[in-house]
Amino acid sequence: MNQRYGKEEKLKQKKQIETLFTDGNSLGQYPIRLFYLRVTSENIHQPTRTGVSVSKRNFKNAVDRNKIKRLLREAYKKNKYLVNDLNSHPYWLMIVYVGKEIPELKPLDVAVMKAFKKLKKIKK
RNA sequence: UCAGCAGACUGUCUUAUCGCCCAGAUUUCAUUUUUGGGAGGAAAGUCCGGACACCAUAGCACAGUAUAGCGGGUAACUCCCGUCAUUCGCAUAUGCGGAUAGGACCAGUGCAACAGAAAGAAUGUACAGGUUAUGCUGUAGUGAAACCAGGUAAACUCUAUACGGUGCAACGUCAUGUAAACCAGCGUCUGAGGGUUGUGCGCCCAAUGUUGGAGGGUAGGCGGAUGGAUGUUUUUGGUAACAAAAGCACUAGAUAAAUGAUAAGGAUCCACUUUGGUGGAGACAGAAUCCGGCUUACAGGUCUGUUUUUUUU
Repeated sequence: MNQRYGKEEKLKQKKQIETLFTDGNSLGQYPIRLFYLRVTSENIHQPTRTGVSVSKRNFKNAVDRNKIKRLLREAYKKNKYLVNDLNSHPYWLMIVYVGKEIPELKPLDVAVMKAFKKLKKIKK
């Protein structure tokens, strides 16, 4: 199973992120919230891009935010197979952590999996 | 031997699997394979000082702000070192450790508790001297200080020294589409109005013609950008901070932002214990242009100094 998460699979450009937040939809699966957007035809040859985010309001220290983002990436890596075969159409995704406490990997893993399954159901 | 305080150093290790960022090598149509490197003592707060970059809206004068024993170090500093004075604590013959907004009040202005008649455009009371008498002189009394006297400048002020502003989202450069709104030189006219750091001077902008160049804003790529006031060892100079010379080393460069996750084991500490083990804990905190400081946070461990308690001599 491919569990790589390289540069070309990260959502990086500011413009793309703004578009995702303004035009995209979202679904909640506590303690995360998933923003998603079906990409337009001009970007159809690119892979699915995913970003992670943690609010500065809930976690003041940069160390904690980094920790959570790393855990989110780890959870994404394990569950990415669920979104990669999504009608073979690329998506832009943003996983936002909305919890108030530093999580463990396992519940986060489950949450991401459930969120991706929900997404899959919606698309069908 | 126990505990406290101060300072310095350190601040979990190994293996396996799955991954991330950078650089090199290899190979290919894409790419693959492989080697090496990958957070801190504070990376933090952004409080000082620089390097670097741009801007006459940048200059000059006044104003303003900062610093303040003396000597030295440094690229520079509100930093560091030495030393003097004052002062606090411990000792008390010498000493040890800490603190100090420690220049100037015979340039001027102001302020001053209590006591005292009076702290100054004042001259009381008592006594004595002197005088025709008053003015005058001395003494007493209050107080730190009573006349051509002092104290106070975290009071104005004066003196000396320094200080333009904005910050790498600086700035340079590449290139796609849009559009003629751009920039530079020269000529002509108006010099009204606007801009600037508080004020004045100065400076800049603004109209039009012409010549030349390609330029501007937005998003993106690249440079800036990591080899440097670098680290370390030795020698020399110096009380020291530090400097010089020689040798060796290369030590993160991301950009919605890498340095991680899982499993097993070993040290360390804590609790329980059937002495076999079992369970738990590891602080403060994450580079963002780069350096020198300061300040603040910090579990545990090591070392040094100092004080106290207990035991033995």
